[in-house]
Amino acid sequence: MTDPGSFLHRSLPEAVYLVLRRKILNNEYAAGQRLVEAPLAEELGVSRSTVREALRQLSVDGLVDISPRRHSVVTRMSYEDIRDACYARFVLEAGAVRCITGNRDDVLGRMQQVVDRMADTAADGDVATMIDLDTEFHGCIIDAAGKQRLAVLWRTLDAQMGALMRSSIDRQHIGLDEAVRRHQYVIDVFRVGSGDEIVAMLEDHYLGAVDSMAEAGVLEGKATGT
Amino acid sequence: MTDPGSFLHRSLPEAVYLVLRRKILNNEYAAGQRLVEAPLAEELGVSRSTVREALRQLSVDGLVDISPRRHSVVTRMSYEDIRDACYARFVLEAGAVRCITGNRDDVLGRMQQVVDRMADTAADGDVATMIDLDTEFHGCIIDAAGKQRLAVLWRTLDAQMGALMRSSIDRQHIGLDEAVRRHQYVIDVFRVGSGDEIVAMLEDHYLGAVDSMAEAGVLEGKATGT
DNA sequence: TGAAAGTCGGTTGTCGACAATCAGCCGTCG
DNA sequence: CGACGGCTGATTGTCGACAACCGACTTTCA
Repeated sequence: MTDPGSFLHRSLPEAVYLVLRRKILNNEYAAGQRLVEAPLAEELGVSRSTVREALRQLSVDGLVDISPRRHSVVTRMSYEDIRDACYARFVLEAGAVRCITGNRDDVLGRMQQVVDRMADTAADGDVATMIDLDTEFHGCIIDAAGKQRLAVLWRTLDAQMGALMRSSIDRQHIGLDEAVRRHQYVIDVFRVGSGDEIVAMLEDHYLGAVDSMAEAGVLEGKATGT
Repeated sequence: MTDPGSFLHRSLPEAVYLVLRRKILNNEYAAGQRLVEAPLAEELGVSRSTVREALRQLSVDGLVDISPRRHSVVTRMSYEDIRDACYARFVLEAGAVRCITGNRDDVLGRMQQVVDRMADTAADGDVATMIDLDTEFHGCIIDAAGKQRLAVLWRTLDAQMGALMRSSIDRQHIGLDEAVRRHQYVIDVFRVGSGDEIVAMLEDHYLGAVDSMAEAGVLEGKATGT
């Protein structure tokens, strides 16, 4: 049962939003799946208006596509979309790095802690948690910059990327140990590199990720041989 | 009269959104002004639900603050907010510049056309149009990068900055001729500069603008002597 | 006189009903 | 046999009503 009331929330639409969001991010609702207001409302025990508002919010997050006068669907991202979002995320993060001028020890410590947890998670093969840790890892950098607006934009993009990664893991396992190594490398460069070196490294980190997904045949429109 | 039907639109909420947006951007609704659903609905001849949805959209754009169980208000931005938004806009634009690898003549030509129009507009003292042209000018750069996602994020921020600038012009005239010169300078650097030089110039261009606004006493919380 | 409790107006939250519209199907016609 | 046009079921669009809630004002009591 997915009772919205079981979620801590400030409003009913937000509770519904959280329920639906979780289902999309966990790939219970696959990309392209129809989301019809009335059935969802009945299932969740709320009115259509409430579901409607939740869907609008999901649309803002880019998780749902709403076509006027047509049912909504879980967003299906093309290879171009993914690459664009990935690049935008990189740009924002690079902008954050430029702002971190003072002592980096604090943020480096937090990042190292996350990577340590990543190592444990990789051993368990827990891909979903791994994705959460990736968000947390990069969130350290974003937050250290102290730019609120930058952070909001970044998190929006991150949620969308997370949705994609989650939908990909059902089809193809990504090497978790390799992911841990890549993040450790980020820390290493972050510790000793210049600003430009860090930015270049981040670009590799981001675009390398999306390219490896593309090679694995995860992304539509760029799968090998299509 | 502000009849939503007089706007080209796909849906009623969008029409209402456009009406309210225009009023906010034109500073007919000042920062901090209450936006109550029922009166707006009656004034526009639509139902509260429709106004409600429009307000939600405006909230996404950052033009309206919605507090649960309280009336909405036109967003009042602090100095920190402005600086953050300005920086985020710069970061996105710098990210776009990095993507413009090929022939720059096309985009430079478009930018020059805009600056020429700016010169005419400055002569007329038409500040509102000037702000639109500023959007168009920088939009040339963003669009030239061909990164859809980047462009969407940038335009959202730009709308908010535009709102601020519009609200500022009532209190303090900014030198329009100076604005024309600054944009011409952008083109000049863009034509001959390296990537890094262009980015550095853009940072000056953006942060210089917000700082001059701050000096003019336009921004709350950083006004001289407040 | 001060604070706490009660009351009231204003505003948003939530809902179900009805209207409008679209896609797909089916029948008809060229 | 293909294309056009109307029909129909499904889905969203729009609306007004009622409920819940918040803040401010008033009243009361120590």
